[in-house]
Amino acid sequence: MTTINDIAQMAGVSRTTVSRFLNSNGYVSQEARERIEQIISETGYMPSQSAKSLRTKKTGVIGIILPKISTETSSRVVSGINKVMKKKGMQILLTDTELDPDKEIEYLRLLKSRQADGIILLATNIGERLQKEIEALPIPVVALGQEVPGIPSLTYADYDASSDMMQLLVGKDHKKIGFIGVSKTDPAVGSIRQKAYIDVMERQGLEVNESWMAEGDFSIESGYEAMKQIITSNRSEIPSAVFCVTDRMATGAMEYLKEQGFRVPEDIAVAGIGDAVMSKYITPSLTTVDYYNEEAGEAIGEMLLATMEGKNYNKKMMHKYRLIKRDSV
Amino acid sequence: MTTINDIAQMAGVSRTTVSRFLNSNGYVSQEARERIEQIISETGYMPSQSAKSLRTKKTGVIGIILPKISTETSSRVVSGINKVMKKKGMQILLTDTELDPDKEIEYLRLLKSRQADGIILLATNIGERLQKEIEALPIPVVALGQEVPGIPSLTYADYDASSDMMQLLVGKDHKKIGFIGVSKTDPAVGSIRQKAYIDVMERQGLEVNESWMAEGDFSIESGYEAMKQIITSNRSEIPSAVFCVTDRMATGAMEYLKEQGFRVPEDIAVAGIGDAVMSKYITPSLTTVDYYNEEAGEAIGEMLLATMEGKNYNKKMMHKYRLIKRDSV
DNA sequence: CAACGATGTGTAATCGATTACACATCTTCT
DNA sequence: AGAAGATGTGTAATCGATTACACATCGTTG
Repeated sequence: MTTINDIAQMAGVSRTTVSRFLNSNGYVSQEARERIEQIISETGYMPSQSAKSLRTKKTGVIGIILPKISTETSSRVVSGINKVMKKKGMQILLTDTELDPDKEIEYLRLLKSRQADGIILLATNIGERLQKEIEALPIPVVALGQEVPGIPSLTYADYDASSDMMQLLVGKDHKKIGFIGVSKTDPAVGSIRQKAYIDVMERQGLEVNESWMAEGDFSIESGYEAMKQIITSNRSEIPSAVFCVTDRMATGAMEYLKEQGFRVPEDIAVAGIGDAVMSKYITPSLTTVDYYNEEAGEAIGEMLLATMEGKNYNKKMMHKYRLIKRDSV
Repeated sequence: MTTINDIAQMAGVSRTTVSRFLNSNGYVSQEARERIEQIISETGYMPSQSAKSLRTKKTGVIGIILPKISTETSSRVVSGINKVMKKKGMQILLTDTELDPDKEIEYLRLLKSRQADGIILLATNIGERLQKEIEALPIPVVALGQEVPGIPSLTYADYDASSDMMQLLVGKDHKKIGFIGVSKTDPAVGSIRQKAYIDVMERQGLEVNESWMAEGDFSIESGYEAMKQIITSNRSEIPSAVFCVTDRMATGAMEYLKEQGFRVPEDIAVAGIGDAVMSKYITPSLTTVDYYNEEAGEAIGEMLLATMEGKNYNKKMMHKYRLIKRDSV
């Protein structure tokens, strides 16, 4: 590999001058400039980032800690983050916790040792250990999707969105509304969305029937199973609508209903959250909430950038959303 | 930031000993070992990767060059790659060319300057400049999805898969088969799949009607428009089946057909390639080809790893696929 | 014309790790 | 007992960049 020393020698200048040329700071004569330029293009020389980072403490890399890589939400968010990082010439280092909370800490450390300039955390479980770890980290960290005490975060309006969706159902005169959620260990998706469901039911004086509530694990299949459980557990009294906390589970739920000969939305209405691409194309098309994930990615990227620059940024923000009314309700 | 020197001092040993402890090579007494361990856990010290890489020329990072980040195929592939890299403690640096061929070269250089230990290229256009660049690169490069001369690559069996699909259509007695493709500048998706279409048509003695062929840009909407063009260009003679080179475009195409009151597959059959998740859940469910993207990601990851270790690896491979027969044909 | 700022360049220290080499001590074997 | 090997540790060079500092030259200004 050619180094800055090689270039300097070939161009007949000192490496200081080459460095100045590369970083366009300090003075470099037209003459030297041309010779260096020439040599560099001939050799295809690229400065070593390791050496540079060692000296400057800047790597030009930010880390993203994802719960799961191959998910529609993740890829939209990453795409948004990438969009703003690209403008700043920053690269993205991806890590994937596979929903294992210990890994979040592990990756936080790893990103520290790699001297990431910043970290974006899409966490699912925020424990005390995690918080301690983040506090001790000499690197700016921001969080998307869940509120993490002490650091800037951008969250989705889970409570409001879920309430709105429930209101929509209630507005269509549904009284018996079922619920398909996920484990409460996930604060945003598992806990808040369920709370909104229960609150709206109670506020409306509607009965929250335990047998109309089921839990899935985000997968389409689990939505199918959850719906099956709801329908079969109490044949005599089934809900007239079911609110699912994700589009994927809603899709599975609808599959089961269609299979069993129920008409959606006439017999049972189904609603989801997340606006997966497929939601528009399944039959009936799914009523859902768009969280603008890509824009949220851009926004959290900007927040990280601002935090890295030491700007006093608005610490806690909530991202916009919109209800998409389609045919399943 | 604490450095190895700080640790050494606090533990009362030389930094050499600390380094030996960290890398578990050379001898370190039980006593020293314990003191060092103690100090490290107290301080939360993590060795600087930049310094380490500068010395060892290994970064533990591989780069992936993607045409587009937020795509189902990409995220599946990345997930597969991640799976094998994780086992080796390797991290992934993501770059996204946004389908711009110049960026492929730019990112190749960038990954070189970041001293990536290896590169996985999911290219779309392989020009001569790109090839030259790769040859000159002192880093192992492998390609997925398109064949790149001179480097190990894993390709999808585009020709065979497309032929099989066409055979399926022909076997169902379709004589007038349309085609929705993409620009031929994309060798695999644009060129090879179309060639398979034309070859099968000709081999079967079927007429290739230009007005039954249209071109999209991978998007669902473009599939819709392409189908519209096919139907409206020649009302008197429309195809009885249409082969689409991607599931997304097939989905758009079906949307148009359903909107216009055509029955799928009775009036017009539709087939796609790629097995998007949604394909199973739209109505009618889409007949398509599964390319096992995640496994392909694992495979290309293994190939890169092997190449990095200098193993004499089987240079050109083709990944398996399977036809999924569903209701749209 | 003396002084000063702008321009252009080089010397050498530094960042935080790894590692070749040297040296000391302790075991073990013949 | 003496040699050979195993064990344990430290010294110092090195990786490839950046940058403070020093110095030289040149044009301009009062």
